Formats: sequence, structure tokens, C-alpha cells
Amino acid sequence: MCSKRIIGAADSVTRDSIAKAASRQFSRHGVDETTMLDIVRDAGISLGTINYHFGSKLGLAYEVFEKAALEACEERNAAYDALEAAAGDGPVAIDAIFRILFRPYLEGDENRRQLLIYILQQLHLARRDLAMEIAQKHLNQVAIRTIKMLRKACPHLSEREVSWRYTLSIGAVLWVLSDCGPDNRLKRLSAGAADASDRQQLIQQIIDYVVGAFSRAGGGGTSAEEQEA
Amino acid sequence: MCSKRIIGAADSVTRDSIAKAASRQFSRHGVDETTMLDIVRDAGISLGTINYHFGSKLGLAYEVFEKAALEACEERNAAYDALEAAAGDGPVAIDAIFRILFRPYLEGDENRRQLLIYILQQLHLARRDLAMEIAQKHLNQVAIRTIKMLRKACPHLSEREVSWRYTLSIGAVLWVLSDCGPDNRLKRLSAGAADASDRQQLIQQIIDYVVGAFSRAGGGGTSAEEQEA
DNA sequence: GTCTATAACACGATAGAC
DNA sequence: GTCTATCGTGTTATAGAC
Repeated sequence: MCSKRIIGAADSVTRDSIAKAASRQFSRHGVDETTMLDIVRDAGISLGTINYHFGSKLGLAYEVFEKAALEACEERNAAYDALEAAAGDGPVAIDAIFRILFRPYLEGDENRRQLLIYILQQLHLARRDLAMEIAQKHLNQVAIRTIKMLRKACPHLSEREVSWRYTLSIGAVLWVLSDCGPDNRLKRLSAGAADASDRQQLIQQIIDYVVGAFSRAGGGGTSAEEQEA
Repeated sequence: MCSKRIIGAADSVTRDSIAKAASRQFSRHGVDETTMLDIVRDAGISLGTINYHFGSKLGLAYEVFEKAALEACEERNAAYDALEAAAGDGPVAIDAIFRILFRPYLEGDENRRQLLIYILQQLHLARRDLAMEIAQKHLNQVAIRTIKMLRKACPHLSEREVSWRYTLSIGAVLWVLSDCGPDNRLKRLSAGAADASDRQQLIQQIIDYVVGAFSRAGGGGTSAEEQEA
């Protein structure tokens, strides 16, 4: 639907440098905020050349994002395979699952990290055709597999509860990852006590948080149900 | 900086209907995705009239968003006051705090809900001048007050941990609220077992989740620290 | 105050030379 | 393949009549 890719020819070095430049620009500023001229300047080539190789801005964006999503999913599936193989028939530790699930967002190439986060954020915004297509094509299978593993790791939670907590956890993590630069909001709100730009702190706190959220049994049990007006 | 508001004159009915229309459009499609013509059509007035009253698109957006943020903060502060008055010197239940904090996102006028969610999402995106200004002017004080109350309610957690978990919780909730229409992703991923469009389920699961996340003591304690490669 | 008409600009895409 | 030059469209903001 999107791939106007006219050229059957193999990868040229120019084509690759355009993709790299687009990757940088899209990951930093988003698709809509990036103009073709931004990419032209970054890649040091001409506008015509981009459209020759990718057909359109959307075609270029599609390729860049799909590559990021595909790589991330392959890595996670491989790690899941290893984890399940090690666990045999038994369940797997919650935090191990999340460490794998979140790794593409937390480690590796920075541009790719941002592209992945961007896809997921776009999923929940108004204009989301591109993100939706890529999510359905790649990300959703990993999500479903993850939920299945979590279900097995959390016999005290129902299918519904696990699905909810998985989704909420994704939101929690993406939110923090969208603002973990040197002057992040968390740091300001806590007057420096917490800092999202501290990578070790970041990973530890995220894992602590989601493990806590999954540990508690579900269904009511809150202390002040109808407390406030 | 933003308020080009030339007119000192009081509120006209036209002015009000423009704000209402802008509210609808911005909350549904976002600021960038909404054109002035969209608002013109919705309000049934002319383009010139909007700029006469609000100076520019940004001026209009600023007013609309500020109103939503201001109202939400006033409501929360009032509810917090009541809560603290009832608790005397003692701490307050975690879930009561979150119910108040999240209420503007969960209940009340739908347009306002979406505007508030939009502000917070924009905070973590590239273009965020408007959102940042409004957040610093209104939302941050409530955030700091909330963290303070949570700190008192969670003596087992450090200042750092409470700040982290507060931030992560905001992300979790916003994420779900950004996609709680009839065909939400949670529903698809869980094959119908969970459904974000079910309001009762939504509130219950959110509160369960954040209460669980805050209940667990912090610092290590995860079971499989270095499990996977 | 409200309208219509239009200016001024930015962007994506295309044509055609080389 | 890559370039330069240009077209066409969509958008905000303004000018000027009423």
C-alpha cells in the first residue's frame, strides 16, 4: 500500500545514506516536523534523488520505520526463545520478560530507539496510518507472545488483568523514555532526587515498578473505595 | 509571550462559540492537524473573525488549553484539601490520591479530558512550547503536591522512588486513555478479554495497577537479575 | 464585529537537463 | 542516478468593504 518502491535494483550507497539521514531526522523531530529539505541537507544530496529512490516522503518513512521495527522484533523473539529454552516447561521470571521486551527501547542505537518509541506514540494519536500498519505487521506478535509469557508467570492474575497491566506498563515506560534528556521533567518535579537521564536508575526503577505492579493480586482490595466526594 | 489578545473587551457570544469549536477540533485531532478552516466550519463563522478575537491560531490554542488546565487543577486542589482535612495529620490512602489526580482525565467533559491528555502528551514530543508553558504554569504545582502526599502515604519508599513511580503512573494512564475507543489496541491484543472502552474496568484496573506499583518496597529484590544474555 | 478576498509562505512532488 | 528549477496545493494571516 505504501511501498511505491519502483526500483528493483539493489542498495546503492546513496540510497543508504538517505535512509540514514531520514532515520536521524525522523527519530529526533518526528515525521511531520521533518521536511524533505531537512533530509536533503543532512544527507548532502538533492531532493530529486530522494524521490527517485523512495517515491515519496511516506515511502521513505515507511522503509525507515519498518526496518527499526523488524530488527527489534527479531531480537526480542530470539531472546524469548533462549529464555523459554532455559526455563523448560516452567514459567519465566517477570523481570526477565520485561528486560527483553524493553531492551530495544533502552539500549542499542539511539536513532532506532527513538523510532520505535515514536511508532508506539503515534499509535495513540490522531494520524496513525503508518504506525498502525507497522505495529500490526511486526510489533503485535511480540506483544501477544509477551502477554502469554506473563500470563504463565503470573498465575495469580487473570488473562484480563495481565493484558491490562501489560498495556499500562508499556505506557509507563514510553512516557519516561520520551523525556529522559538532561533536563527531564521527572528531575524537575523531584528537585533532583530522581533523574530519568541516569541510565542505571532508569532501568532499575522501571523494572521495580512493573514487577511491583504485576506482583499484587487483582480484584478490588483497595483501601478507600468511596472515600472522596 | 503567546497572548496577542488585543481586545480588552468582555466575552462576546461569538468569541465563546469559537473557543468551543476550537476546543472540539483541538481535542479530537490535535493542534497541528486542525486547520483554521476546520474551526471556521465548526463554529459557523468566518476566518477573519477568529483572528480578530484571538490574534492567531496559537493565541486561540493557548486560551483553550489554559482554560482546561486551570479548571482541572482547581478541582484537584479542592479535592486534595478536603482529603487532607479529613485525614488530619495522618497520611492519606494511595488510591484516594490517584482517584483525584486522574479524575480530570477520566470523568467530566470529554473535550476537556482530551485537551488535558493532549497537553501532557505534547510535553514529551518535539514541538512542545505551548504544552510546556501551560504545564509549568498550572500542572506542575499539582504534580508536586501529589508527590508530597504520596511520599507521606508511602513511608516504605524514598523520595526518589515515589517520584519515579508517580511519573511512570502518569505515563501508564495517559497511554491507555489515548486509546480507549471502541476498537482499542488493548482489546485486540487480549482478544476481547480486556477492553479499555469499558469505563468501570478502566478505572478499576488503573487504580489496581498503580496501587500495586506503590505497595511494593523499592530497591533490588528482582528475582533474575542477570538471567538473559 | 463580521464578512470576503487575497497575500505570503512552506511544503511535497515532478519535469527535464546532464 | 543526480541535479536544478518549477509547479500545485494547502495553510495562516491580513486588507478592506460593509
